[in-house]
Amino acid sequence: MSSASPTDKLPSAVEIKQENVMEILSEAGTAPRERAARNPAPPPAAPFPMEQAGSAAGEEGAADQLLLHTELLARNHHAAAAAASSSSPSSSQTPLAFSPDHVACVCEALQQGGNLDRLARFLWALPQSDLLRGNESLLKARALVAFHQGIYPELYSILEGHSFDSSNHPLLQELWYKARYTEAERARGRPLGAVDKYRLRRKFPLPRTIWDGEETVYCFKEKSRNALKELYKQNRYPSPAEKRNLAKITGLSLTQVSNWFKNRRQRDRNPSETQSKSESDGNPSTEDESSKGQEDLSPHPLPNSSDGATSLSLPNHMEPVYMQQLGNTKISLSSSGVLLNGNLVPASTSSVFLNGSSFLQGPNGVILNGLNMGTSQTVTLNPPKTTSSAVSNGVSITDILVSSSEDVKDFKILQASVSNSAAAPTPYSPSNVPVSFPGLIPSSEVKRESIQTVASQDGGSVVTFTAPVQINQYGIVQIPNSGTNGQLLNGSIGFSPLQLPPVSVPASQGNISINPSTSDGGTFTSDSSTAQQGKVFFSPLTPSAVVYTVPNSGQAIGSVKQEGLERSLVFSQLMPVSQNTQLNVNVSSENVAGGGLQSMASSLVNVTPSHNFSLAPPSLLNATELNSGISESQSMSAAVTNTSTVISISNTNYATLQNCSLITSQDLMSISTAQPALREIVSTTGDHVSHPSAQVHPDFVREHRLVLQSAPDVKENFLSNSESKSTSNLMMLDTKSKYVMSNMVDTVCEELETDKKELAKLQTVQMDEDMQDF
DNA sequence: CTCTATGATTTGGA
DNA sequence: TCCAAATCATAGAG
Repeated sequence: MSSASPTDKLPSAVEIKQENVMEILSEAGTAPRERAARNPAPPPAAPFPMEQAGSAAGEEGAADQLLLHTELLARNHHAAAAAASSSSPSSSQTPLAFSPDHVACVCEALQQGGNLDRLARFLWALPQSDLLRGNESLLKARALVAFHQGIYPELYSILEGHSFDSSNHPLLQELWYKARYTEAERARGRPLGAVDKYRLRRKFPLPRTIWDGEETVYCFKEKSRNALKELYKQNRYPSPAEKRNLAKITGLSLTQVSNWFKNRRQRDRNPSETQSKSESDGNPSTEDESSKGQEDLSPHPLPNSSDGATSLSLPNHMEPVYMQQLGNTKISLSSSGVLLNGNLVPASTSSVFLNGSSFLQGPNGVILNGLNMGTSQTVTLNPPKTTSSAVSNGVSITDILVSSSEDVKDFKILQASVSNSAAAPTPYSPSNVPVSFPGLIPSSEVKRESIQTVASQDGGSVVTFTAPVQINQYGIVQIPNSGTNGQLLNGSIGFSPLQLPPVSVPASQGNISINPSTSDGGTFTSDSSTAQQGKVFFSPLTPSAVVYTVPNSGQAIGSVKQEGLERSLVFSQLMPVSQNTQLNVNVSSENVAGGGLQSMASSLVNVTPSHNFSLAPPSLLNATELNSGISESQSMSAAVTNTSTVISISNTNYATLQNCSLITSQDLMSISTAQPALREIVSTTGDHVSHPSAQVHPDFVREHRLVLQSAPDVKENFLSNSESKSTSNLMMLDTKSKYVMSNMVDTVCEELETDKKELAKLQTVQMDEDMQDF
């Protein structure tokens, strides 16, 4: 944190700003363009728009005039001016009726110039109405003045009461802390030590209005650190281009990136030096990360946790397994198999997978995607105490979808113990279940502080995933779960070591293989291991989202084909994906189909740009059942029995597999959709099925087919099915969409389907686009 | 206060 | 210029 720390950069920026200010204040008559030419590149952090200076020739002059007038008033008629302003909100009567822009301009100029006394006078002279306008420059100026004058309560009030632009955060954060320090020093009568300051920082955390919520450790944000680790795992010696790219991604300087790698390499080479790392294998970084994750993974529902920071803890009796954190994800697992970054931990019963940006959840397993979750989210899972074997596990969390919204601070999911679930499942408590998620599992308890965005379904079938999974670093795999019938996805999911391609190489591929085994009718047991029969591969995608549905009527699924790139999705039963994507899924639906799984055994697979999934259910459908429709490299065929499979792929999307449809390994789905694919899909189907909406269609809810829902305040696009005609569920999101839920109508699917097989249920969720950044 | 983790710096070599 | 190694400085935790 030293030379490269942002704070160190401030002085220079201030100096530059000062130049502007001085010019502004002294050159009222100078042509703006001339000034602009002399200061071609004002610091971005300085909200002193060039347009303001250059748009109107007289603007600066007017602003300056305003300043002079107000100061004059402040000096000579301060009392009168103040009285007039406060008493008469309409300052229009005065000759100082300038626009808020003018006022903001002056504020910026003065505060950038460091002339706080003058700024204070200026503010003092402003009419009350102007002060109440909420202009950020004005607010910042008021905060500065309040700090300068030692009126800390007002400072805190300002900082807490308004959401400031991130560009102002460093300054305001400094004000916040300094004010706290100063207050404490005054109260104590002696200077504060480092520890005292540290305690104050802990005691008075930054308000979210001036903090993006992302926690930093040793100056680097966790997100940045994760990105560095990711690349480091791939390449200990990144090229300059990679470093630059990483610097851009992380927001760090090139030097910082280089230093980080340098230190990392050094410390990996000398484990004994400073590290207690137990690097036994050749990849110290992995263990290091996991060990580090352990610290962070302890369940701690921090209210203040930040964006994308997900804490997941699964209290259990077994030793917790920690995974590498990616994307600020924190996980504490116990008892179930866990897939660590690069290391596969055999999962016996339940499993949780955290991939930095992935969210994967099975009945007993959960994968959180830390990156796209948006705001901080804490997930706490209390897994069943008993090993989940088939039916007994009836309670499982099918899906947890956390919509990222800025307001979401954390949410916890408590999974009730499953042991007794079969006999007496936990009563469904509406209160815990977001209305928007009809299919929540009764036994699961969801707690959220703000927005509830968790959906879970009661499993209607048991599905076991035992195959190794390789996920792209930012891929998302989600295995929602089973239907509502009491059967559940037993989720033991084993993932092979994750292979995370370098960030810079989006095209890298990962593999995910899931081998569900069947136990007795209609259920998969986690125990049974089966050979992979099918595989699903998702090749890297362009940032387009793809959704395809597989009919779930217990019949073989027809092939899905993508016909046009642009249209991108024309499938018989599915939806497309992006161009380079190949999907090969083999899921035996027999089991699932069996006992009334009709509800929704579902699994979600979320794949980000370069992921390969291989799903191999123990039993496969006959090849005959499989639809042979494989067109060139871009075709997908899947056979599905009575279950449906939904997969959506995009850079930021996840694929959802419901009801474990069967897809043969031969089947290849490759979608060459351009990025607009998702929008295409949405647009094409939107008329029938979905449209942006803040709520799930009632019918949809009624059917309980909805698995996911976006948070109420999702700012971006929200798609939900508007027409509840379809029997299948379809969700589509575009890159901007945070969540999409929709019930796809059969009709819609039919349109898409060439085979006209039965419809499927679709779920798609899209995560934030920030994945794409990585 | 000590200890650890971690970012930055310095020095020397290729 | 980049790297390795040694070292310094500091934050955070106990």
